[in-house]
Amino acid sequence: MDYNHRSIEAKWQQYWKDNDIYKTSVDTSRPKYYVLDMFPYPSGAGLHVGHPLGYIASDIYARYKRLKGFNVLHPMGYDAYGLPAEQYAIQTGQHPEITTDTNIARYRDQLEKIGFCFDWSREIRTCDPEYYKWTQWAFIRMFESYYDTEKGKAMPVADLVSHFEKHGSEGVKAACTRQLDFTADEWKAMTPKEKSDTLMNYRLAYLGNTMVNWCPKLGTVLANDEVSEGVSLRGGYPVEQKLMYQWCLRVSAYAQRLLDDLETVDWSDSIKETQRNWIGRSEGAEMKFRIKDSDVVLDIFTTRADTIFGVTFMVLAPESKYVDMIVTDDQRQAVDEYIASIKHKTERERMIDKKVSGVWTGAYAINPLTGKEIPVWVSDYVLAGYGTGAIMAVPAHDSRDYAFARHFSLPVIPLIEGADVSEESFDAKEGKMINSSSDDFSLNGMEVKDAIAATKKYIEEKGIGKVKVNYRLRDAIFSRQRYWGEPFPVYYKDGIPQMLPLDKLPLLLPEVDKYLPTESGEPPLGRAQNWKTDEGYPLELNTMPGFAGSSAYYLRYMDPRNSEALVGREANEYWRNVDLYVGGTEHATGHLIYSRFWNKFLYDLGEICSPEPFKKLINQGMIQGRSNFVYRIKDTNTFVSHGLKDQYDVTPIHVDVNIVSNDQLDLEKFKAWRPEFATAEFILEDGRYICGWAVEKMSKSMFNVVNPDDIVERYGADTLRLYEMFLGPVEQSKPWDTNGIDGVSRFLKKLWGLFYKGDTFLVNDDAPSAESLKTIHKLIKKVSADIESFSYNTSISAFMVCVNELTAQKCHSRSVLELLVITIAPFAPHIAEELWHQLGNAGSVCDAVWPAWNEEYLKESTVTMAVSFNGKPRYNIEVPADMAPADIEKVALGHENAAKWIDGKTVRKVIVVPRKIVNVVVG
RNA sequence: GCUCGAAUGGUGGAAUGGUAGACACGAGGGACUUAAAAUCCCUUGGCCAUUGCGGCUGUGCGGGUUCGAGUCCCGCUUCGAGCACCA
Repeated sequence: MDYNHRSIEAKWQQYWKDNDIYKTSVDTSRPKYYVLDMFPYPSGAGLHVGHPLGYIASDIYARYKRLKGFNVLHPMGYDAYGLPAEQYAIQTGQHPEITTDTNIARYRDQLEKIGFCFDWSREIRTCDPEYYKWTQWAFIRMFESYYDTEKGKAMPVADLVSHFEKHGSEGVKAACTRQLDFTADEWKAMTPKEKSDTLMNYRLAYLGNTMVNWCPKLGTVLANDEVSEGVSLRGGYPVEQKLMYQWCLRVSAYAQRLLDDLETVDWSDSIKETQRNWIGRSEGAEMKFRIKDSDVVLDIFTTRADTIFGVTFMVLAPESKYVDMIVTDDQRQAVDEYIASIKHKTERERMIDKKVSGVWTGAYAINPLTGKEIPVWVSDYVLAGYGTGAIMAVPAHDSRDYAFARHFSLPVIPLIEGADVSEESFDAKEGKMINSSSDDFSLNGMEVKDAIAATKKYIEEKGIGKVKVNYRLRDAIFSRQRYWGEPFPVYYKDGIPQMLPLDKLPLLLPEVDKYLPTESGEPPLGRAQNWKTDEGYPLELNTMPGFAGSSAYYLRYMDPRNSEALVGREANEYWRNVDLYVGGTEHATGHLIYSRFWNKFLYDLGEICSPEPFKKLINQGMIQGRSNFVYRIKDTNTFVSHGLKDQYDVTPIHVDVNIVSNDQLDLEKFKAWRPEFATAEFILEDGRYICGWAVEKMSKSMFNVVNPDDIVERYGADTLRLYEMFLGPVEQSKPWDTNGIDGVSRFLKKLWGLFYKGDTFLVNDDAPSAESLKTIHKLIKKVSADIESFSYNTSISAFMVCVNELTAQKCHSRSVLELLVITIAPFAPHIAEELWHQLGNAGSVCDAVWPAWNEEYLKESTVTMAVSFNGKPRYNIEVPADMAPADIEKVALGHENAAKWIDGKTVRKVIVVPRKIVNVVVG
């Protein structure tokens, strides 16, 4: 009986399905382990060979944990809302749901063929009303909450309202869009609309008039993480800044907790660092600068309070509301013109244009420490969105201020001893302060660090400023002008937004005739008939963004069919959070921030029991494509082999990797590939056409896409799984190269060969030899350690060595082979299941027990040690494994070769590292 | 510019401070075969010697610590990732 992957894999996949082998339920008698993959967006192209990499890695871990006695939760689902299905709908009129369903079916089929141990009974899709009901529910709960900065958690808005009724805004400690100041009486006198607007300032889900990233080409706003360098991440279309009234989530309120709790999770340093950068905490001071002959006071934020004596001018962002308040009549026209010139530039143009520009407002501010008058300018190098949109400029110690000062010939005052500011600013935070004193305050002679602290203390005492922490993290814009997303559970009564009652959820996505905006520019939901409440109030036309559905899906898997709650208490307290999360780094500043925020919010409400969603995170690397090239001689239809191409003037052309084997082109297939190549001629080397190659993104246009279905069909799922892991460390990006796959394919045949030679079943009940026991226990020890550290590639090597050794030892002992089968089961589950049954076992190998290795079998009676002279290994000695160092030294120097290497010199020192090496120092 | 990570044969990659290159691919040679496929055996970092079975050299570059460094420290170079007029 030969190894036939097709029949074996089909047979056991059916068996797993028929017997619900991977179905999981709460079982308090066993410890839990939750292994999760980032769920995919089911695209029309299906899976390519790179997608399953992370799934295979997590599947191995899940299977291993199960063998170790854990109750493992390992679910899968689909992030089903998304732009491609909607864009396809716009073009073809096909409902995105149909596209999505088709794609999901394809994904499911592809995933099942690889033999994952997913509990499919827990499958979820974000576009399923039973699922998005809970997305809408969470939104309502955020709307009804504010962030109490004193308690450090979300609290009901109702509490805030009762505070307003008693005390007005006084004593309110809440995260807000801007500081408001009103009395209880003023609150009571507000109209319902005014009250609503006031509360929006505090709600965690709020309607805000904010600068948004508007992408005209996509016809929607985008979150900050969906934009990079002024263009949309999806499609690469230009993005402009636009003031819009949008739903937002007050993620910024959680900035400090999101930062602090990074310490508690087991994630890679690089991804933690990425999140830290994204949150962008900076500690500094907010200071007040009074405007001369005016009541206006400018608030500025600085991390360099120590440089206050070097402020020679101030700069406002063009969008700053102060500009209009302080500009003098003489300068008004110039300022207006400048602001207009900035406004018509896109964000991208502003970023590319590094030219210094700006205009004086005509106003002067008063330095609160020196009383000196300094001019106030407007320039686009100051951003409205960060800090207060106003800065104090210290040209001597800030390169941007320096460039500005030089351009407009403003004074530069050096503040640090020895700093040469004739050519450039001195930005480093080190050195001794000079030129920094007023009547009652001096920093001269202090180190920068001490000067910062001293200044902060002084300004707080004098009431001219306060210590302040700023975050780069912005609130998340939560509205999308799209069809294919979760509808907001919101309606408008007299223009005031209201939440639907919870018993009306889910609010179903309505049908529309077209998936485009309406003629009047409303989002697609504006086309829906009867898009209003039973009472006739109009419903919100925006839908939620992609990250809404993915922010809490890991909680839903714990209890996916619960109709009373997102997750039931019992299920949540058992499964708690994700022990191992596997996915790509591209979600570092999107999904992984949003779901941490969402999780913390639900934790504050007491709905869930863990403050962090993902305990350990593994970021699998990207599988890149390996493209092949042929070289056409210019203006001919002749192709020259890679090794000879330098002798001609050639154009490299991508060629389908599927008609190339080991970089050798199949000439007949190439001629048949495209009509224009039918008459192609070739210049060969050694009778072959060798293609060039390069590592590129895997994509259709590069003709380097490899489909896992083809690999499974030809080599089998087990081979695919092993090979993907064998390619290299999971966390590392690497190109897919089908060339090497024969190696693991051969390995599985050799493994099979331990059980069958032809039709003869070789397994016997003989006692295993000491040698075989050592081989198998060495393997168990190595693989156990490897799985725990996700070094799967070295495990595969260990299996290869083990099978080779057992074959050489002619070991067919049942007890040894059984251990081997269990050990390999997480990696190659199909063949392991088959062999498990061949060995006469009942039930699934999934329910076997992971073997413990026995050190006794690994002990060696003698060991080989290298003897080095001055660090250079010269000869080996065999010594008993437990020999004392002093005796090893004697053996080493007693060796016949010793004299040759001592060579008349004195032995100065001998270092013996037992079981490893003897180094003799001579000279 | 700041932060983080990486650099090892023709290729993918192994090496708790202890004989660098495990394992696999590819390549070369051989066996079996009418032939091919499959399978098996040998060689395979470089240089020199190969009827002296061995020598030298070698982990991006330059230093250092150490009996001993791919591994640790200092200073570079290159590549990758993240952040970026963030005050």
